[in-house]
Amino acid sequence: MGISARKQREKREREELILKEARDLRLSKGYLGLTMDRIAQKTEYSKGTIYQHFSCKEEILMALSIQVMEKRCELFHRGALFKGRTRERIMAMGVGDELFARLFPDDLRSCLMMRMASFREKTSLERQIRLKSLEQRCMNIFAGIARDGMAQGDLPPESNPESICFSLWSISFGVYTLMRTDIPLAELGIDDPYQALNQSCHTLLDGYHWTPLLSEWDYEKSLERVRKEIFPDEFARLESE
Amino acid sequence: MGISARKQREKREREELILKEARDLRLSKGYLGLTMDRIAQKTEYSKGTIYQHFSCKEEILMALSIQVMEKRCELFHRGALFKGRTRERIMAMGVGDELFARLFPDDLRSCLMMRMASFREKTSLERQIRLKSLEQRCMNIFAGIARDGMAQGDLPPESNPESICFSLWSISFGVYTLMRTDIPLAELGIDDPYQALNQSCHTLLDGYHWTPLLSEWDYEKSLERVRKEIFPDEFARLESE
DNA sequence: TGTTTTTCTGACTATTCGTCAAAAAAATGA
DNA sequence: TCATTTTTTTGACGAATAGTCAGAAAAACA
Repeated sequence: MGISARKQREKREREELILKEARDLRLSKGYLGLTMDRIAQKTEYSKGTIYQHFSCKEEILMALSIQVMEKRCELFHRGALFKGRTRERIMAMGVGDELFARLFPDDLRSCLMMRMASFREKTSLERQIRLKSLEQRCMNIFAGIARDGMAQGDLPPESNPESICFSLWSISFGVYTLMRTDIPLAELGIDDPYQALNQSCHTLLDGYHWTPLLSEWDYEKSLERVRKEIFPDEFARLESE
Repeated sequence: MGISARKQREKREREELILKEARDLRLSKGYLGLTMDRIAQKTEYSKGTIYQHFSCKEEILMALSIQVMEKRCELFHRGALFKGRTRERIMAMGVGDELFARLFPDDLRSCLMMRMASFREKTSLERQIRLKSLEQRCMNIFAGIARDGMAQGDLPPESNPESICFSLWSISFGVYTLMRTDIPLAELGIDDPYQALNQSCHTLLDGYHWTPLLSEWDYEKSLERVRKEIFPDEFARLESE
């Protein structure tokens, strides 16, 4: 018993080492510089051993995407736990997402690849399902708050929680992706894309009549509370950089 | 003279043939199935000849992205020419973009790759600049209408044209990209992402106080006019599919 | 300590990118 | 027309990388 437990643990640890080195390599050499030989060299295992864990390069990238989504999901989840009005909780989730985007910009970038069918198709069904369910989970946290909002009268009864989620999700995804492209946003007159995103989200929420409206509430104060109560460590880390 | 003119024409034609076959291959076999040998075979030229036109695979994909952006830009441009209120003109541009997304879904998908630094970096500076300037042109058409809007009093004088553009651009980009992923939007409660996008854009525009507001104008009627006056062929084509 | 089972290895094959010397074709000119 | 020069095309080749697998090494077992 003890032996197989140890072996399982060792396997898990090795898997994590592989992912860690792969992540570093992707960071320093980019996707095209990430090769199986290099991963083998860095982990000090042979290529065969790497292939026992991951059937192809795409599988490794998929595993990295899953790690990213897990971390993101966790920040979302913590944001959703904020004690306050439903719209404040949505904002807290947004803050979590922004923190993630600021702290791990390159990880978000690497996920983009898995949006392309050609790459995703090479990965195991198991991981595909895992990633999809994580995305679904994020959406559900969101939609849950929207439903709370309707129950508490913060949202009109005829609202459609899913389409509210979808628009916020789309605009965040769009902003974070465009930001990472080398289009010079500053030259186009966008000095602070995070600020622009934040404002757009408030505009959308006002448009959906999610109360209290921006004009009726001090969301700066809410932001302060979110920082202190929910993400103290992340904010500290961000500021120390 | 005649000879070198003919040769130049032949070169251009060959280049177009290569791009056409590359596009077909990408469509049928995906990015990973698009190889230089296959392109050579399909075009009935040798690999060396292909390499005289394009220094690498990424260069071909970049050239395809540029073609896509040119086509998109043209639809934008036509939309902007709509005779009407400034907000109607913005809507007409949105209609153009939706038409493009519906008519050429796979081309939009292929552009995603060029968002990734790792790929873009392998392409010639010349094409990089060309693509960037096309994106810039799209933004300028947009921002120009926003400035018209301010001049005509349709937008408050303190508006920021660039941030309005950026939010619309981000949400469109986000929706079109997420749509092409195999996340089952229908299961998440999004039956019609185009409709959702359209509504979100109106919400944003209302939020920016771009008059006439959605409630003050019959935009359905405007849409009808845009169809008839600006994009008759594209709509016919869409309906015949 | 010998046997069995599991794990690991890196040489090997296959694929694809990108190059380039030589062949073919086209242009030139007497 | 045909020999010479210039341009274009070709596909065999070298290099890099993905992915495999028979045998070596290590671990577990008895």
